[in-house]
Amino acid sequence: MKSMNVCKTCSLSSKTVFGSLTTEESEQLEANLECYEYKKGEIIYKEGSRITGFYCVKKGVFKIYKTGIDSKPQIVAFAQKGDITGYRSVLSNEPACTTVESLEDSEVCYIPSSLIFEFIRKNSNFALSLIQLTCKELNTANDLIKDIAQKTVRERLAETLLMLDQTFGKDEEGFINVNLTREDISSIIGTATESVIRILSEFKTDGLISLKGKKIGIGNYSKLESISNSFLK
Amino acid sequence: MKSMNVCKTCSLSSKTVFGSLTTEESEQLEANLECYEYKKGEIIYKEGSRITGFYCVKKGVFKIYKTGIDSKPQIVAFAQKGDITGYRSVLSNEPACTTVESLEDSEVCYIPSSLIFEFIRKNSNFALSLIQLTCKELNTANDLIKDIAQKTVRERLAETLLMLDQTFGKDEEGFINVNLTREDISSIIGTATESVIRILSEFKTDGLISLKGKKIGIGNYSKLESISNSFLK
DNA sequence: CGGAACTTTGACACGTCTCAAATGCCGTGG
DNA sequence: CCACGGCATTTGAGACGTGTCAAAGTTCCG
Repeated sequence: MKSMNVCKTCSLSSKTVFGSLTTEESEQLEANLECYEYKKGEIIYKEGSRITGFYCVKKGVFKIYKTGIDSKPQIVAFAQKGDITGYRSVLSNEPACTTVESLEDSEVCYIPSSLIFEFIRKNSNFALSLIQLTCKELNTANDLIKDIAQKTVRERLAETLLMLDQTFGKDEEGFINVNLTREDISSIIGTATESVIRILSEFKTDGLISLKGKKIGIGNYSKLESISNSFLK
Repeated sequence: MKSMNVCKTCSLSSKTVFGSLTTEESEQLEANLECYEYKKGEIIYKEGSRITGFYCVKKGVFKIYKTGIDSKPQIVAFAQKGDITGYRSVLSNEPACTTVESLEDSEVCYIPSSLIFEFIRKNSNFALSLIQLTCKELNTANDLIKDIAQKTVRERLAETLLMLDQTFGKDEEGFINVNLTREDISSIIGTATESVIRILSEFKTDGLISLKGKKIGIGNYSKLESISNSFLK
């Protein structure tokens, strides 16, 4: 599944921290990239394994999760085009604390850690970008803690639907453009799969969303927002 | 409450990121520090406010929380001697995402952000230390997400007691050395105060802990660990 | 010593989980 | 291209954990 095509996505994307690199550094990055393809359901790396570089998503979507009680996964984030994963473990030099698995056929670029550390040493803007990236994720994580701890399953589901809609956009038919099972959704929220299904049915009955197979389309944003914020309680 | 005594705690403590500074930089740090005192219950900064520097705890304990539904606080971390708070907002140049409040009479050093950014620019080791600090916290936060989402209140309380014991140690009588109300504990776990009280009573009845006023002492570590990990389920 | 804040206990309602079974969907192989 | 098997989804019933409200008891601090 390895292909040695050079990838310009990473170094050129202003979304990634690599936007802080100088021209020479970008060229150096290009020269040291390795691209890989992953079929749906394949795993880049598992929790506990040693990883030796960053993975920058070129195409597709990945779910990032920790394994909890009874091997039940807890999804803590997603990664799609332009997102980087694996950086936490590389930078803190610890085993991977999450598992990364593709939700569809995907491609990623691998950037060896030696190169990353060289950039950090030489380019303080790059270091600062990395710092800001982790700080942003830290804040997101803290918000999630608050939400999970204080909101009901119903509220969290409403919020999660809005988050998914915003993160992945819509397909031609207006459905959220990501391929998640009901079980995946329950792993985001931290609840039973059946609870997700039941509340989704309610939302549909109330005209808030439309369902077609496993696809979900949001019909009434403001009401979902109200529910997610508990204004209706 | 401001006192201009220079503080050696920050720059000398190997626990903090300031351990990565050179000798000259440490001196520069010392020269620019400002120390403040906070009485029990006082607030360093509130969620949403602009903060202009790091706060390094010299003495005492602070709770760090986000305000959620119905103004209910959600504690996401603590800070005690050698810990730094405020860095996330400073580094990502955003308003504070948490409120920091002292649990006892405390002292902190304030380090202006201009100095921090100068150190980042000049000293890649310092930048790397900061990166690793945020990465570590990010992992902690992700673990917390998994725990809150998947564990019962009972399990989380057991886990929280062990965490508090490890974080704050014991006083002369063997009780956990931190001054938390039952409500504070419920704000860590994300549950009702009454639930905390009820389960604490059970734990006491089962001989796992001892209670004296609001103080809590752990008697049976291994059993609490079992409960927190759901091995007994 | 008094009052406010905190802790404790009880009763009850409700949300959510678990278990079970039926149905629907989809990819694989014949 | 269809049939099959397996996996995902859906629905129902019942049990259990947890939240809410109320009231009494206790501790802490001025």
